[in-house]
Amino acid sequence: MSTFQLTRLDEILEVATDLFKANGFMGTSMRDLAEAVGIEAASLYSHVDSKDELLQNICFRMAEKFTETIDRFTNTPNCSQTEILEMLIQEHVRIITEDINAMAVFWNEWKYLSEPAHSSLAQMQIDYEQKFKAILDEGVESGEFAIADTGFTTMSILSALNGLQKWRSYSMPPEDLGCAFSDLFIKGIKV
Amino acid sequence: MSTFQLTRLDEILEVATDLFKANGFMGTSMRDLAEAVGIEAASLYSHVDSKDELLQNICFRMAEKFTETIDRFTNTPNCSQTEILEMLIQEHVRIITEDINAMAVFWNEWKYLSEPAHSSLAQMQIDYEQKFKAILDEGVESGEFAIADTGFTTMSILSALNGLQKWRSYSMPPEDLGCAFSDLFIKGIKV
DNA sequence: CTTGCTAACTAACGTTCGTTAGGCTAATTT
DNA sequence: AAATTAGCCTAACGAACGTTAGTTAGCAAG
Repeated sequence: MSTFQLTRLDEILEVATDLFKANGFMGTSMRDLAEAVGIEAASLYSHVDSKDELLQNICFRMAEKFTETIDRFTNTPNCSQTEILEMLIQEHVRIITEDINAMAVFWNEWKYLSEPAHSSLAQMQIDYEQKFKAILDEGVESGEFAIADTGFTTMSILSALNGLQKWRSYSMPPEDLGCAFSDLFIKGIKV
Repeated sequence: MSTFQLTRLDEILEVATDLFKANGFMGTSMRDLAEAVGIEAASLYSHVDSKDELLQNICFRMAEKFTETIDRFTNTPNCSQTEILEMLIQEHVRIITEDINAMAVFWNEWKYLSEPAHSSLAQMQIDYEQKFKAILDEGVESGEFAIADTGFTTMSILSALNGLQKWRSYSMPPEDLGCAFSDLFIKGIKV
């Protein structure tokens, strides 16, 4: 049975994620990674074809989570756009907080990917933003939202959420962050 | 007269900023930089002591702008906290959009600074966030703001603003972005 | 008992890295 | 006219880089 013996590769990926977050992809050498895993640098190539492949693995895993989620919330019946936006924000935050290190690597290091991975991720990001904006647009059309510029609001919300990966600490349990974000954006600050 | 002859160093700093943004600090070699400037790598050391010094210059210039601004808005008399927050957000955005490349380098690459520059910048960032939060706290005390968690709201607003450096395009003139941000956060989305 | 596989090793490859040393040239200063 | 300086050059240093080649030890299956 080989149902469980991916352990070493998984360990390498996990350690790589930590190092890439702490020191950056370019600032982490295969020798750094090998030492952290406890083997020699050359031995890494028994499990991975290249350094780039490690980054691809980390980034695509994250990107696919976001893609799956936005597709799940696009064209959801029997829900107000307010409810959809609330749920989407909370899911987005959940994905981030569930694996904050992988998110940090994905968000800050994906630009170092080689082609065609780089272009592929760029397109996934554009698609995500476009579908997010479409939800806001529908909310404006249905009269639920008062948004002058849905493109700007989309980018503002996503910037705030994705910025989570740089926060040094949270003032609340991670599972409450999504709700706090949706409250902030939907209600605003004013009393 | 030597009032104007910093030209070459300024050019190097400008080109370095562009390259560091595009390829990252670790992804940019002194040879890359030299080629972009049009000289040999070794010639850079007639103008700069080290690669690290270039990054320090870029990062501290930005950080000091933020520090000066937040200090200017702390303890401002004859203003409501709403007005102060509006002005602060707009100034913060102005600093970013005024030199978007330097902001991107500052925000994404400062972690590669050596000590003591790295610790110094870390402290400046903590101070900025703390003073920003104090403004929200005063707004809550004065009854202007309805904020359950000012720490969370501080980080959310700053994440959204600082995320600007990753936007691929703006749907409005850069000078209008500050106003759009303060409107969004103060009024919220809801109709 | 042998065969074959897995995961590790040592050694080394060619390249690139940040940086230094030392020299040349043209402009500026004395 | 002589001396100094600024700004660039070529050449090279030692270190680190990603990666490859070839080998070995341990273990499971035939």
